[in-house]
Amino acid sequence: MPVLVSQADDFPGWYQDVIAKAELAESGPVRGTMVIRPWAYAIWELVQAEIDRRIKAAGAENVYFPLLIPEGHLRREAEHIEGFSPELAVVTHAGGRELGEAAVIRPTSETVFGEYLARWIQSYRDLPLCLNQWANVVRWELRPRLFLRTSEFLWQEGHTAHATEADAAAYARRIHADVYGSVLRDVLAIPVIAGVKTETERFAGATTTLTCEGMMRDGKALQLATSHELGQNFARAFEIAYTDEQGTSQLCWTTSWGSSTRLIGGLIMAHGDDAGLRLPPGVAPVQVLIVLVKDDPQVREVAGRLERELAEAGLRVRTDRRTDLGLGRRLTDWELKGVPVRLEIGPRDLAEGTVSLARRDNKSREQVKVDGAVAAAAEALRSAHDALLGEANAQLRTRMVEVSDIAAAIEAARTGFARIPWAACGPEGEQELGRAGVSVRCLLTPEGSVPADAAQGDLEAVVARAY
RNA sequence: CGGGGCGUGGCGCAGCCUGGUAGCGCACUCGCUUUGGGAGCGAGAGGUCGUCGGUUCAAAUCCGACCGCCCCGACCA
Repeated sequence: MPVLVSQADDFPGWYQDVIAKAELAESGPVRGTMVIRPWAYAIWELVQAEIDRRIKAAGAENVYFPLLIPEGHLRREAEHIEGFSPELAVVTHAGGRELGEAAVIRPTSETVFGEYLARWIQSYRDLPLCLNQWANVVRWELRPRLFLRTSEFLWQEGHTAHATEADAAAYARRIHADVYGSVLRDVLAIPVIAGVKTETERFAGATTTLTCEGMMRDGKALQLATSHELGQNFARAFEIAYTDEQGTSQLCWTTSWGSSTRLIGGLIMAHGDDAGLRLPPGVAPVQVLIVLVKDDPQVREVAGRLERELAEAGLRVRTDRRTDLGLGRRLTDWELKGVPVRLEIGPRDLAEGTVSLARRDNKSREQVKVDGAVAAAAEALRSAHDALLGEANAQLRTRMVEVSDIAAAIEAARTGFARIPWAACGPEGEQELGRAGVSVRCLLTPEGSVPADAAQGDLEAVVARAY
C-alpha cells in the first residue's frame, strides 16, 4: 500500500521524490496536526458533499457552534469528561492575560449542543431536533498517525434530540445505515461490518455505539464512522427537556454521530496499491483524464471535443497538455493520484480512428473508437467502482474466519478478522485479546445484522488488530 | 512515561569507528539532443554538518550537556 502505510522506502530511489510530491498531507507545525494538500482536499470535498446530501435527506440541518468550550461545561457529564480529559488542549490565556475560567478546544461538541438543545426545545412539537456541524476538533493524541489519528481533524458531528428512546435509536440507526453505510459502500467502495461496540469500546457517555468497521488491505481494521445512542445521559446533564401532550415535563433522548478526515486514510488503505492511490470514481476530483501524447493539431482538436462531451455528460474531466514533459512521467503522476480513467490520444491512435482507454483499478488498456470514447469512459467508471468494491468485498470474505476460542481468534487476527461467539469471549476474553494487540471491533447478531444493544444474548464478536 | 533509532543543501542518504578544509542520488537552473511508460549529455546554483561547551595545531568525526524528530507500547474519529 502506498503513501500512508509503506511510505517511500518500498520504492526504488528514482521514485522517492515523486512520492514526496504526491504525498497527500504532511504533519503541521504543531505535533500531530496536518496540512492537507489540494489533491487530498479535493477528495475530502467530494466525500463531504456525499455525506452532507444524505444527512439533509435524513432531515438534519447544518449549524455552527464555537470552537472554545468553557471548561466547566465539559464537566457536566461525568463519564464524558472522564473519557476525554487526557487529550484536551486547554486555552488559559487570551487578550494578553490569564482567563478566569480556562477554555477547552472542542474535542467534540456534545456539551455545546447540549446547552443549545436545552434552550431551543420547549415542546414535543420541537422534536425531533436534528442538527449537524462541519468543524475541526482537537484531541491531543499520544501517538498521531496521518489521516487516521491526527491531533486536529476535520469532521461532521450530528446531534439530535427525540421524544422517545425508540425514536432516538431509530434515528441513530438510520444515520448509521443510510449516511455512513451508504457513503462507504456506494461512494468510497469500502464494504463495512456494521455492529455495536462493547462496553469498553463505547463512546464516553453513550449507552450504545454503532460502528462501521472497514478492513484495510493489510487485514487490519479501521473504525470509519460511529453513531451513538446517548440515552438520557446528556439530556439529564444539560436539562434537555420538553413538555409532552399531557403537559408534563419529560427528558429528551439524544444521539450523536460523526465521520472525519479519517475516511481519506481509509480510502487510501482500502484501495491503494504499489503504484499509488486508486480512487473510486465517486470521489475522484478528476474522473477522466485526457492525455495528449503528442502536440499535434488533430490531437488537440479531438481532445478538445472529447473534453467538452465528457463534461456535458456530467463527468469531472481534465486534460494533460504538458507535452514538453515525458509521457511516462505524466502517466505515473496521474496513476499515483489515482485518476480512475485515462483517455490517451496520439497521432498513432487517431490514424486508426481510436484513442487508448486506460483504467487505473486493473491497469487495463484498450483501444476505443473516438466516437464511442465518451460512452466507453462512462462505462469504465461504472465498472471501476464495482471492481474496487468487489475486490474489497472478496478480501473481507476471504480474511474473515469463524473461530470458537480466544487463541484461535488471536491467530486469525494476524491476517484478518475473526468471528467468535461473544459467550466464548466476554469482557475477560476482551482483555486477553487486548494483551495480544487485538480488539473486539464490534458485536453482531448471529445473522450478521446490527444488534439492538451490546447486552443482548447470543451475539457474535468480530475481532481484529486495528489502526 | 517505558523500549529502540535518528538529526549533514529542498527531499532521501553516505562520511563518524581510525579527526586533516564535505560527498552521492533525486529535485532545481541553463544549453543541446530527446519526447507512444518516470530521457541523455554538458555546464551550474545551493550546506554556520540540531544547539552550546570541552579536548586538539586541526572536529561532521572524539567527550559532555541540552534541544528536536521518528518508530514500537499505554489513550483514541
